[in-house]
Amino acid sequence: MDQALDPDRLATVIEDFNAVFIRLPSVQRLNFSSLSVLHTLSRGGPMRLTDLLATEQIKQPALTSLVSKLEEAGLVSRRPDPSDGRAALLSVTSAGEMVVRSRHADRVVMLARLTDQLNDRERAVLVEAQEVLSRLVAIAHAGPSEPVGGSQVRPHTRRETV
Amino acid sequence: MDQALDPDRLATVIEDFNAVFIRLPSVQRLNFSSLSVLHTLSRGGPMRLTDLLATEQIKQPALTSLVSKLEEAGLVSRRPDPSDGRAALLSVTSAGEMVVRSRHADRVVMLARLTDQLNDRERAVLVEAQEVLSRLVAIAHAGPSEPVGGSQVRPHTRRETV
DNA sequence: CAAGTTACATCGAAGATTGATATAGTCATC
DNA sequence: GATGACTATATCAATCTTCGATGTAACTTG
Repeated sequence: MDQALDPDRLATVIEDFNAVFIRLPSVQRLNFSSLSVLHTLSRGGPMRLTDLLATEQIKQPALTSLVSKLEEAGLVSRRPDPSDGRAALLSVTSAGEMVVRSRHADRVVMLARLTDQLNDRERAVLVEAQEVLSRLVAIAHAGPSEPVGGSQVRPHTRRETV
Repeated sequence: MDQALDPDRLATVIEDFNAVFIRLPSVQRLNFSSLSVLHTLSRGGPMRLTDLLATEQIKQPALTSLVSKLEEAGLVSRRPDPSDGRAALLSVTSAGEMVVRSRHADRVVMLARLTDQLNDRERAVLVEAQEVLSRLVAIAHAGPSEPVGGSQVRPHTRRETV
């Protein structure tokens, strides 16, 4: 008899998995926020500061200065938004892509090492889970609805995580 | 015919999922590092600064001052390590646990909303995937071997993530 | 074209992180 | 049970990040 899905247990497992998956040593003195911005830009393509602001959980002045630094470092480029003189379109440069790919590669190596120690059935489960996870991502992007946040303990928008 | 597991694709999917899963607005002005420390202490039970240092990717002085602040805030407590006069054992207080639980609860709500929109087969896949993920976590803790890090792009230990 | 709004930048203050170094407890060995 | 090497944590000054408040220029709408 199939067990019903328990979101609590699922969340716990993912949290624990992420404690392993996320905590890689960093690269090139880039901090969390910078890596997050590079990731978002790399996935989402050219976008404006304001669009980034929606995903990156820092305030606009911090993002402005972060982007300036990434630009100086040659990891991000700006060009004027043709359709709006106030805005700039940000995108990752190829050097920036390399940073993102490098971190991705580290994770692939780590995952490969781990999944090597699974049996075939377990690996098959992961293959199926991949598809479901990407469905979840699609669903999340489709209807962000109200953001979940700060149950009980007083929320106070700032940074992300763990 | 079953598809073979491709760690590259799996890593990508998890990265994208995490972009949704991780980026919650924060709580009580606690930043990433603080939340990470609370999470680690909550999961791992009482441990010394040095043990924390292994998972939290900040340097020791930063961790010392972070822990002092968490202590002042009543989220973490220190007691002398009976077996080593130099060390202190850190643990989360019940207030600290509440912070961890509160964030967990936010994720549970978010996951429930998302998985509600899956069909039964997809949910069944997640139920199975749970077990496999927790196997992966166990494997990771069993043999950390050499830490994966900084392929190509010059690594430079600091902070974690994305 | 005036008033309101939006996109981003700038500024000073507060916080976080770092490398270097200090302090104090432990361990091994003599 | 003193010596030296090592380990656990703390302190310090410098640097970087983030924030809230506010500015400026460009768009929009009547």
